[in-house]
Amino acid sequence: MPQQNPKFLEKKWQERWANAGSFTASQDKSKPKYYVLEMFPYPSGRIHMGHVRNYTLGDVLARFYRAKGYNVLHPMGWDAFGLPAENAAIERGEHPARWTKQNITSMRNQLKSMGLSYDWDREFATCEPSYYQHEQLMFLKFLEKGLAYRKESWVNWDPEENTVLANEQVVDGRGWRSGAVVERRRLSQWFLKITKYADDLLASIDKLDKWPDRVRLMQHNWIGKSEGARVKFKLIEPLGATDATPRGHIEVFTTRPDTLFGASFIAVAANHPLATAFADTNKEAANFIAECAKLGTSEAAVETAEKRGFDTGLSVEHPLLHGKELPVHIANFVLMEYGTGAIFGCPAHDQRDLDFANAYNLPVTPVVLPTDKDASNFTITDEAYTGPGKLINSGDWNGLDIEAGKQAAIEALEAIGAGNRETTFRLRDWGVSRQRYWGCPIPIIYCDDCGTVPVPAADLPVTLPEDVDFSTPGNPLASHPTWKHTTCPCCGKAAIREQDTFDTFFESSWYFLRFADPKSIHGFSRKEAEYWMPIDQYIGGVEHAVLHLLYSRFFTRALSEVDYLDLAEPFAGLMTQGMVCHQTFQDKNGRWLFPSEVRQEGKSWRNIETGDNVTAGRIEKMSKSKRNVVDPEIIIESYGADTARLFMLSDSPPERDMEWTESGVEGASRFLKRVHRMANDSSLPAIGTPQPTHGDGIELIRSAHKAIYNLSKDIEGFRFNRAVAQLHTLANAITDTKSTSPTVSAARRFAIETLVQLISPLAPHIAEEMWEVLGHRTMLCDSKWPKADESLIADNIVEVGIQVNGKLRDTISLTRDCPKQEAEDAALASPTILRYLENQTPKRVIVVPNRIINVVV
RNA sequence: GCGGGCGUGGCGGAAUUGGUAGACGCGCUGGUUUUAGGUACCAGUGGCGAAAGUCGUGGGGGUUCAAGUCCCUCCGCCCGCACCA
Repeated sequence: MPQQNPKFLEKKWQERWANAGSFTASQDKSKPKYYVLEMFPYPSGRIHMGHVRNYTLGDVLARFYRAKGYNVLHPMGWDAFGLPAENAAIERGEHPARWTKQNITSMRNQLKSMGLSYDWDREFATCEPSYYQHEQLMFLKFLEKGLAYRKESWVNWDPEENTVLANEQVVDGRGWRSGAVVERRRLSQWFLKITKYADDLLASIDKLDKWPDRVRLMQHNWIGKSEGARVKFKLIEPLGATDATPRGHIEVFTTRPDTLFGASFIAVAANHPLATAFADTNKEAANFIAECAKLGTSEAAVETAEKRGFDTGLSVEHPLLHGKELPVHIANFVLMEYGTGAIFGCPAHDQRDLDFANAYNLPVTPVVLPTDKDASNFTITDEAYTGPGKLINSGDWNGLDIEAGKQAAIEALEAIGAGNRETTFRLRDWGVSRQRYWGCPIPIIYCDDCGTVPVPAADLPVTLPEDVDFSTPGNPLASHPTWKHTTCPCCGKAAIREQDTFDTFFESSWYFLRFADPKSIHGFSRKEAEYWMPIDQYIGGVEHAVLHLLYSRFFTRALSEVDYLDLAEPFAGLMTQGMVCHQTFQDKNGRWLFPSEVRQEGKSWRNIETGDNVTAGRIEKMSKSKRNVVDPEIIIESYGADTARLFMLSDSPPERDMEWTESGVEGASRFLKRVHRMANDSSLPAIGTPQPTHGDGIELIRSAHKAIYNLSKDIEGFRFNRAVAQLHTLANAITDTKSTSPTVSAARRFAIETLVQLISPLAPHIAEEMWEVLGHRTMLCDSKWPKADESLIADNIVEVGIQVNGKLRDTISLTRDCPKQEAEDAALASPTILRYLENQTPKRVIVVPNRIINVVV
């Protein structure tokens, strides 16, 4: 038997597929379509195991549905704008465009070596003007519709990346990528009006039934809808008021207007305008505010416990209780970013308010009585009551439940003009301006006379200048000597270009539409987009659960509003894959070692070079910093892509983390070699030998049909690990069938051909090779998925367990679906069972057909 | 703190949704082939027990003829969100 070199064999089939255009999506729109998409990569230069897992998962589906007769769209491209290119330019003096292009070339080669069934004709990189010009036009259309606007606002400034971050990109007060502590700055920024769709984005989550629940929950929380009321509290002018004394109203947002009678104070955020104004004339307050700002977000965890405040001495009128005054405090637990930046404190029914009230000796009046408590002796001390109940101490509202109380409160406030119903969202508009070079230019011109002027559509694209200098810090577009100078499209006078570029999430918010029609001069045509969309199965990391997925959901809505298409949800199905993990290794100095640097000896590990003992640590997500990485290229080089793919799918279900192990790779490799030997069995009957319908090969035929049935179901349900198990089971059945009679041999050929077909979505190269070895002249990737004969799947004889009082005592063989009485009689005739019965008469016999018989005595 | 998930052999994981726990693989043990190692092949492999048996799905309790699966409770791990008014 020829020893096949996977490298040679895989290249051979990759070339044949490419030459035949096997994976080009068809123009035949009569077939049902299946659009499977993996999140496209940033072209960092090299693929990692996370990519291998991601793209293998997608490729199995693409190949499976293609064989099932679907018109499959399975494209790949490059999310090519972003910071690493600029960093490379700064560090190595290489131009971002050149660097990115080189990376794309090498990563494309790596991906091609995996044998992924992409329609490479649709490939594009988002840094090409032919791509980003369309998003410039989209932006202009958004602008016309009021979906994009510019405003001055506080922004999150990443001092390391010298740019603005969206709220979503700030994690624990630090930049999501740089890890630098984020500063607050006030800048003019472009925003996209994602909040316009907040309600729809939230409500539609319910319809995304093919999304993981946790992602749906994360988006739900992120949008953070709360319904309640805005309440106005009138400030009381104190004696001795000066011009600097704050006047007017404090507006408060509350989700619990029903507890208004329990209000005992007002608290405003440290950066609330009222607090700022007050601090102008009050040094103590200014100190307190400064202290609040210092605590900031970073140490929030430590500071959570303590509620602190500053009594301004000001007070407000209670809108419903005449004569009742509430003191106004500045408090460290009130956030300017949420609601109105001010609250009314109802200590009895909010733990934070209670902690604060207890610390500053403010009154605590319960206004909600739990149903099992008595109003006369119900008090609140350390624990706020937030459960259901009836209102008390609340005038006309007494006796109402909470919901009715809220309605009554809102009506009462509206009647006297002291408040109104209001819904707030945690979701903020999406700030898209970035002070970077390597991004899509924002097509805007600033003219002294005409103001902010959109670049006319005919002048698009606004392209990046190529001669840029990265030696001065800040945005190279701003420091470029000529690029920003232009003329105003309205008046023709000298004007200045917008120098910010878009957040790179802009590109990834519509790339899936471009794939539907990548050569379109309009970005994409409605016809193609509406045929292919929505994406049937989207696959990627859970780290994009909120940002990318939410922005994309917004984009399809916004694009629909400006008439690009008519679609709300871009991703019908979503799968979030788990991480690829590996054991970590450290030498005695604590230095991390690559797995390739260590060798196992018995139970211990040694450094291959030095022979020193190595500590094997936790199994963790592969990361460069801990060096617990395995380079896919080396795996593919030594074992082949089929082995890498098969192992990726073998053990862990896709959504769970998996551990990459040498022995696992070996196992996958061994299995493929074993199957390959089967196909090379020279004693197999000729191609075209009909599959036997009876006789001594029938069991093997049944095994093959069971495998077709089970594996197909497993792939449809993303249970790839079980699908691999089905392959093993069929291979074992083939091995266990020893007879060489003509019928068995014919059955063996059928079983092996079936096995080859079933392997093909998972390990496609070797499957093609075996298919050819078996005598086929057409490629396996063009053949139809085998169909299971369901009449052959169910066994005629079933093994049924017999229990006595719920404990298994014996098993017997029965004909499938035999009458219950027959099963019962057979069970009671079993000598083993009789022994357990000890001459007692069974009280009851429960027969679950084809499964179990339980004798109760 | 709130919300969600998970806990099954030495390991990764199965279990038709309440019906024979441990499919399949890794590892391990023994054997065959081989000068030997590796490969390949055969057999075995949840614990205890010579066996008959018996125990066993994080701990405890419950419902049921029957519980890995449902309910209560406790423990442990992981993830998300967080002074969200």
